[in-house]
Amino acid sequence: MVKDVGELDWSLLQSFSAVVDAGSLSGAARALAQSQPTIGRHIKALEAALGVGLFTRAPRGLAPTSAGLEIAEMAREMQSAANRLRLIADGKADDLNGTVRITASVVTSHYVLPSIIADMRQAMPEIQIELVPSDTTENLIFREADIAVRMYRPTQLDVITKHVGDQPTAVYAAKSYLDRMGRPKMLKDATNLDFVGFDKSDLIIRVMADLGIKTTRDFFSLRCDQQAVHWELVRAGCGLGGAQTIVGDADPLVERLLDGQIQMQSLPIWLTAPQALHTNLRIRAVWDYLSNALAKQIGI
Amino acid sequence: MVKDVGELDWSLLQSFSAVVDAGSLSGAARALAQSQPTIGRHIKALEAALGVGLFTRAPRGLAPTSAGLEIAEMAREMQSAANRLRLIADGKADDLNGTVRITASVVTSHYVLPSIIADMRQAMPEIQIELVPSDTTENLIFREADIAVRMYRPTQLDVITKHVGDQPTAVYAAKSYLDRMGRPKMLKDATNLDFVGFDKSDLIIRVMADLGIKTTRDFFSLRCDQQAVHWELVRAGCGLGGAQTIVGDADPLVERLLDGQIQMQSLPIWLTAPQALHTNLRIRAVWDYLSNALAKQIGI
DNA sequence: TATGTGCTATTCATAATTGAATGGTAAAAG
DNA sequence: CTTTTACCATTCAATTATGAATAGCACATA
Repeated sequence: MVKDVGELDWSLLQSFSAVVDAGSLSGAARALAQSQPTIGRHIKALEAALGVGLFTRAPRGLAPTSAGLEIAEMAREMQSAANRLRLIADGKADDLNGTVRITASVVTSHYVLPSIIADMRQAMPEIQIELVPSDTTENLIFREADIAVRMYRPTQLDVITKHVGDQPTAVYAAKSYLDRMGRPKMLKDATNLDFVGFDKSDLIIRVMADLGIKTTRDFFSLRCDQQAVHWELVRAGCGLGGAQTIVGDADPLVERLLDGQIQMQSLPIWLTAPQALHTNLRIRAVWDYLSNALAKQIGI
Repeated sequence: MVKDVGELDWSLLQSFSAVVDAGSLSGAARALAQSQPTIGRHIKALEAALGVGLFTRAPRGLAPTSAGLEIAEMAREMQSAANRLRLIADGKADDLNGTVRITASVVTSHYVLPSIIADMRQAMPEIQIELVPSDTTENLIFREADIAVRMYRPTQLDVITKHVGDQPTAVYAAKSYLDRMGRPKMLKDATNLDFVGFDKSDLIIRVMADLGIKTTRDFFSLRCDQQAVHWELVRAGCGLGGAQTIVGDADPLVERLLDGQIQMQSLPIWLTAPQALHTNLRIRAVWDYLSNALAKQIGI
């Protein structure tokens, strides 16, 4: 767009930055919602404008030359500044219309948030919601999400956080399993039953050790680290498993076991969002709604 | 160019940055070699994408809103990074074809450099030269010029400098003036003649005080601060004036006076260029040529 | 070996962007 | 007061940029 009389066209630099990050024209095109030939042309135009080869073409993408690597530092700075600019501007937007991106763990996204979001959409139909289930930590500053619902205290800088409360956890099993195997009255009776465990995670092993029951990974004949699927295995009658009470108590297929016999640790619920966005009306509205709805579910 | 699915189009940000700097759509359009309606559309698109008013329209241009001012910081950072990127890339360019921008004082640009540049263009015709006469200090990092010829030691950071040598100065007057008024043999005789002085600058007053002649601004019945015009006044026969010997001795209209009677201070010649550009073949070639030609002129 | 995947490069039609031209407003100058 | 200057906003034709489609290459898999 900018003619070549001294000033570099920043859209060429944007494409350069995306190619450096993605390592290929196709990857950059996907990231920028553009086409591969367009990105290829931008890189070619930039190389011509600068008079330097920035990449070597390879079958699996583009590898930056040493010049390209050196220049990538500046491009990264531009990207960082652009991200911050967007963040600040979004904090000042005064329009309720638009999208808010919420991220939460897969379990929470699957079992907790849908009913809350359905109600919220009815209450605020002008706000669109994008739900990003993820068990990894999203980077809020890069706007991978606007609001995160987390079971641990957030530690990222420049974010605001709110501790909504603590949700209890308990042991559950499917009614069908208990009908078949019997219902344990005491904790020691339960150790003869099947437990659904985790594969790599030692969380349940540690919890049971705290209860005086020493187990190893082989004690759990069925193991799955993915928590939502772990819960589906319990619901299907594969054995006993732990879950948040707001999930388990709401499920008609399962029963809660051993109340009073074991004291499970609670899980905290935290909300977090980039500080700069807290003045954004839209995100503020979703934040408040989520906070109230989650508090209500855990009985606060 | 980038569709509005999360990633801001940097060409919009580039236009925003130019408008903030120039204070108007028209000014920004001139700076970016674009048209005013295009820049206006970019600002409008950016305001729509961000959902924030960035400027208030005024008869004399655009005034940034408080949001616009805050966002301008990031745009400034992007511009700074883009400038550095360009500088580094240009330092790596390996093409002799292209433009080199030289800046020097108006006097040097007028009387010294033309013959040098004519020879250089013959020696290296693939290199285009842009000469920027200026008595103010250009910012080399922003590529307002590639090479500066200066009469003082450059102090800007991240530049390389070379002291070519010192050029003597002397007192001159037009032959026509001397034919009419006589030729002074001694310094005290000269004080009865006309001197062309400076208006605001006290340079000549200080030089003469050093020679034991106390003068005030009113001693000079004709005054002009612009050095090239000052020299034209001398050449036209308005009176005596000081000049660099490489200018004065080359001029058939004037004579050099009072040699041996007064010892004028020399003026240094320095070359300077951004450090990052010193690997650029084109700029390196022009630097070397200038250095040699100027040294030859002052007898080194 | 054949097939599938992921990539780059190129062509051509379409879509989007751009700029010349025009009109209007406000402020400065004569 | 009139004229000039500098600005923004809008329209419409021209220009430029884009993307779908295709071909080719390298690598991995069955």
